[in-house]
Amino acid sequence: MGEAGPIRTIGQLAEAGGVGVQTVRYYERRRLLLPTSRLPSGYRLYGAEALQRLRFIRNAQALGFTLREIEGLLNLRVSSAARCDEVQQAAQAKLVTVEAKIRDLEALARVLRTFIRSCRAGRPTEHCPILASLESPTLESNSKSNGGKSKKSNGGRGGKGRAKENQRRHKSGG
Amino acid sequence: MGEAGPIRTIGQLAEAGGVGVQTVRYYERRRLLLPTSRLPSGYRLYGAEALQRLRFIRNAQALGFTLREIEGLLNLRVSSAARCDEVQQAAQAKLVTVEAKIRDLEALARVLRTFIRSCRAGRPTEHCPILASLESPTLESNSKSNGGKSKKSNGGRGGKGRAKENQRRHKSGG
DNA sequence: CTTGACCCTGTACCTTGGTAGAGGGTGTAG
DNA sequence: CTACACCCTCTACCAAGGTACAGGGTCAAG
Repeated sequence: MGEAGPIRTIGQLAEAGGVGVQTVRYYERRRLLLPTSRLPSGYRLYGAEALQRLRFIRNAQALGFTLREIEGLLNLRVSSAARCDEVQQAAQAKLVTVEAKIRDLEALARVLRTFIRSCRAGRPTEHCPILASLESPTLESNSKSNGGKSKKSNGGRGGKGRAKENQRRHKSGG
Repeated sequence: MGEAGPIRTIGQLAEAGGVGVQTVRYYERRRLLLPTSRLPSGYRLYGAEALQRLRFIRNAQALGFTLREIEGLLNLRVSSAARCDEVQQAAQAKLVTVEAKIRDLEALARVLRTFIRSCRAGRPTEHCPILASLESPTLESNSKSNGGKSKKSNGGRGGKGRAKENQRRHKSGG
């Protein structure tokens, strides 16, 4: 308000927001943070609201939102009033995925602890029980709750949608 | 043993391992899974140990190991005997990073829950408390334990190592 | 020999969130 | 006018773990 004025160049904005200049331009490419105006030379100028927006982006990122999701939140913010419940729902949805990820990781941690104990038990290490376990057809404790996005919306690779090269035809007893 | 024999083409191996053909070739590029032999035509052939190795890779991935780490585990496996403690240490290290990630996510979940409650409290939604919070200079609860790799080993973007374009010089009260 | 499924190599593309550099223009102090 | 920090656009690159496609060769059945 009273120390440098609200109009900043990209370098000043980046500094104030704790990001790099390239990052600000990257956000612009992603249409998350447009410059308030431009000099005739093309220099970007940012007002105080741009810094607010930049902080919004960084904070939301710290909460685990992706830039795509943040774009949605910012659009909600533009259309003001009574949209608060949508924001709340977004936060709720994010919480659900975060909790799912926590559960996955805890299941993972349990398996790892089991493995570690199986070694600590003082067996002769000639046949490492961990390495042996890793060769089993499928690992026990597959309690993946899929708390995120799957890689390809394909969902399980046994489908018929294989494009050109993937599966064999019939030769099961050749 | 009695149904198809241990020698397989890449398609059969991929099928048995639950991955795509391209993925097997990708593992080969990464030197994780070499074909047992080749036909004169260049066709890859895989023995039973290749399937074991493929399962090893997939299981270790499911435990959160990266392909790079798996490469290390596989090399340990080659040099047998008395290396079990190295495997155990790898598992232990992985457990530490998994636990750190869990802590981060739990901190995140707490913030999200706080936000969600701040809305549920029945305030007039005209000024959404979540969106307002997201505009604060820095979010509270920055207890990141950094239990993984940082993006760039840069560690804080206020350093002097900015290559060519990033920071302003002196103009703070211009 | 033809067909069709399968295989080969090589290369490009995908996602996410940026970084890095080339090549050149601008703002301003001295 | 010179210098220099800063800015511009555009393009390429990074990790990680694949996926996809082009263009062509092979295997086995019919």
